[in-house]
Amino acid sequence: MEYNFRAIEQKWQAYWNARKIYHVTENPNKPKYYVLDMFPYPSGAGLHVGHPLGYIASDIYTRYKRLNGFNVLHPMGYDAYGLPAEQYAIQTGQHPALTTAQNIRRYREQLDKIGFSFDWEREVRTCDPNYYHWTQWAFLRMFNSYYCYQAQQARPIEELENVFSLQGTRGMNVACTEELAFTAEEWNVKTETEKQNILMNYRLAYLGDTMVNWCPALGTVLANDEVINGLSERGGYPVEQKIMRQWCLRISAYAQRLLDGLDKIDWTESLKEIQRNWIGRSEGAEMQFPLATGNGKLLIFTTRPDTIYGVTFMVLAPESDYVQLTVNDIRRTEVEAYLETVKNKTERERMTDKKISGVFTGSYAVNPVTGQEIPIWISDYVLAGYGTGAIMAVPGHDSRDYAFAKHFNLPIISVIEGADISTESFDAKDGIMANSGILNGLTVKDAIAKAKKHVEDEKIGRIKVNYRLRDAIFSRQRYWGEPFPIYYDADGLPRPIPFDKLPLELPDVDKYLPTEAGDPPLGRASHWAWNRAEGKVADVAEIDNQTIFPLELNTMPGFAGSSAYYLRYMDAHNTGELVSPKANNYWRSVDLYMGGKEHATGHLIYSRFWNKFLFDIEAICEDEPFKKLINQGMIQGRSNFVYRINGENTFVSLNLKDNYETTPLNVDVNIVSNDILDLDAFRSWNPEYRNAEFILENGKYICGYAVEKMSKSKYNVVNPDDMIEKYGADTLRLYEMFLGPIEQSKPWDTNGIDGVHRFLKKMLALFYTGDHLSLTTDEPSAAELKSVHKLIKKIGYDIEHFSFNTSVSAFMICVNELTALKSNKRAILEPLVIVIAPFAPHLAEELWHVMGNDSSVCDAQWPTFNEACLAEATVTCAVSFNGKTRFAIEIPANATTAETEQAALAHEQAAKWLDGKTPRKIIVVPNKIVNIVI
RNA sequence: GCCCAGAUGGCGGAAUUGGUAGACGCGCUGGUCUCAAACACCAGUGGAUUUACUUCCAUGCCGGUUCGAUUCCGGCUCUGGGUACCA
Repeated sequence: MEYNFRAIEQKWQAYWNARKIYHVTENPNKPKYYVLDMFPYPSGAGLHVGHPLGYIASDIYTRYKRLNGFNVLHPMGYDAYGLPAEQYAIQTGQHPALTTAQNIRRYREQLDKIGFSFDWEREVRTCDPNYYHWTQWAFLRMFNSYYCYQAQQARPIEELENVFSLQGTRGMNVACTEELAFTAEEWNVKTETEKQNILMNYRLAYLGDTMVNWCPALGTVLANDEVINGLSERGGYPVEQKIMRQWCLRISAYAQRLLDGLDKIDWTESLKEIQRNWIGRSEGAEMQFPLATGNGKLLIFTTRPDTIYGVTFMVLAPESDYVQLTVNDIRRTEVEAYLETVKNKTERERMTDKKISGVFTGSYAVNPVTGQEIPIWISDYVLAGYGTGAIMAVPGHDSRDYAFAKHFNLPIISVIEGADISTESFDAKDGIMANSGILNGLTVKDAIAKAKKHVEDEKIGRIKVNYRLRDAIFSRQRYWGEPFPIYYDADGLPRPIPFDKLPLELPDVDKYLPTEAGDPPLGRASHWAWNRAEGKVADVAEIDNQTIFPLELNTMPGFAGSSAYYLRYMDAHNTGELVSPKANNYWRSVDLYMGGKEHATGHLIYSRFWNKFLFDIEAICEDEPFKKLINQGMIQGRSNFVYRINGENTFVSLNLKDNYETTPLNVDVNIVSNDILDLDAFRSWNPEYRNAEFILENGKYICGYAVEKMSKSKYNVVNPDDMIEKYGADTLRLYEMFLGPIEQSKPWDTNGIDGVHRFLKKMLALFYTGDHLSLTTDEPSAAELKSVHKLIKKIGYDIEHFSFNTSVSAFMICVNELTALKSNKRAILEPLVIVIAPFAPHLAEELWHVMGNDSSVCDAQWPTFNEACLAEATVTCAVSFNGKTRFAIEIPANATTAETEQAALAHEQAAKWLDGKTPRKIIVVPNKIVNIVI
């Protein structure tokens, strides 16, 4: 029987579609399970063979869970807003919506061919107004909220206004940009504008002047996770630091909860570690250093209050507000010159340039513990954005301070006994304190505790926890994103669009570039003002400061739309709310999330934050969005090279290339098989090589190879469509899983795919003799039962443990055994079909129907295995004890003669070696005793 | 620099967590089929040693615990990832 995978796959895909077999609804009688993939950004290049890896794994898990009686939600959609479509629009003038729709169509075609069990009726697209309605809604809810540290949750902003009018800021413990202090009386006499500006200091979505990553080439600001080594993640353009007025999300308010939540979720340790580091909790003390002259004081943060006696100077960040407070008139020229040079450095220059620089302010501060006067310096090694933007420098025990002190000849003293600081600082947190007044004789650990207490007792500061996590910058000066539902009133104050007027739809523009005035592209939209009286979008030309007001021109960043999409799938068509309580209470949260590790500090943090906020406002019922998370590894490309002799059109085979002066050239991997080049295909691949000559080894041209990123320019892209055309989707699915552990990154190598393809053919062959169905209802033999029960147990165990590669191996072994046994019994083949259905659903469905079933194999019942069938026929050789009998070796009834002899041998040996001792275990291997455990 | 993960044949990788190391697949070698090739099927395939039975050596390196270590502990060396003047 021929394996006609094309016909089989088309037939059953049509069957599944027609019957909507993958559509799910809430069913209280069945346990739910939610399996989610990270939805793709539909790029113009389409899918390559690496993209579906995670989707295949999650699809297998989905199908497995379904066969085990779960009601599984397994949706898919598109992260449709993004820079590439907009960059393309700038070049071609084509509307990004059009490009995006085209790309989505292509993605869908490719995905459909692989045979996924997605419920497409729940599809979402982030650029769809019915979808971003809820992105805008969530933003407004954040705008209307502040964060209360006391209650550990977000609360309505009206509550805060209320408190201000009754008691001012007294006793407040809330998240804010800047600590403010005022009384109720002071608040009550403030103007509306003043009040609004103060409230902005507390809103969870706020407009603030912050240091941003500005990328001139992209014409937009970027979030911290979108900047890698001082270059933009997209395109690799330089990024500068500058202060801009931007929308921000007060994610820092959730730092502690984001950290604590990690202990409650089942993610890999390495991923949790990345998030922990990104959040960057550090415990320490905030201390006040009064200025030697005047009544000013500097606030600093330190994790080493124990080294207070070793402080010999202070350093301010160049951008710090303290600079103006401390700079001395005599030093002003030098200081300003220094600030200017720092300002002109890009982020990247500041990072790569490790040269020590700084300037003395001319002022002194007083050490609050020793009373000593110490100089105040400015240097760019201190960051404005962390702590208070100022530090106490302890050169003896901090390597950065040490380098600075050496460079500027500042005193360095040791406060830890026996620490050698002649050539470098002693940074370690161990040793006994010395030269440290009240701390002398204590260990560093005890000294930290005592110093903290002293700081609190003497009221020179307070114990403080600092986080590295910064608020997320939420504005982008771009077109292709969600518009902010915000307009600016006559006083220039940002005001929310009423909830019932959402969604605020993205307008068309004539060009996707900033305006002449430097406004973002939305500045070009003629209908982009707000008619407050009528509650709708109006024409910019009509703005009269009475009823028609300008709308916000920025758009939201990529992570806005991806932060809550998993909730929308639960109730994708609801026009009245993000998700109904009914749907949310049933599906709750994602049980298994499959996706790339590269989102660890971006999407996966934002989503958790967004989810916790929605939880706080009681829009949803779970505090964490993703219970379990698996990171599939990346599939890299495996490039092939040919070696061209310099200046000639002659190519040398790999192992002979060292005899010549050659240049390696990437060659299309699709014309190379097992590293052997197809010479004719090579000649016709590129006209330049039409007359190419070759120097062969053993009559073959062997190519070199390297593992690189899969990309067009390296000619190493393998398209899933081509694989499906040649081998079928089931083979592709099986092979992608067989490649290696799901979490590991590995290169794609098409060699080897025949290996798994063969086993699908072999499986099909079990059902037929020639072209005739040969299925029988005979009683299976013990060997057959053992083979198939072993498989049921193994595949079940492996899927639960996400070990898909070993599942495939187990399947192959079983098929081989059954082939050898010429097994054609229904009782054997039926469970085989069911357990392979998650991996190769098309062939399984075909065989399921061949066996005479009317229903879909997707609705089958996962078979149970029988331990009795798995009993080993070899010597199990248990040793038992009961007082007098020192040991006995038990042999199963069905042991062969050889095995019996072997057991006797073991018995004899054991008797000799034991000599009265009690053995714990005897390990017997064929023909010899390996070990006796005493 | 700091944090995390990993290192097993020619290659991808197994080893149900302390008990026959190298499952399964690729590749390679030999054979069957074929005029021939491809496909398919059968056999072999870590290294050394031996005619053979056998024996010895092998899980990055050095040491330790154990009757027994790829697995546990200590110290190195590489490789990959995260982060980076975070005070």
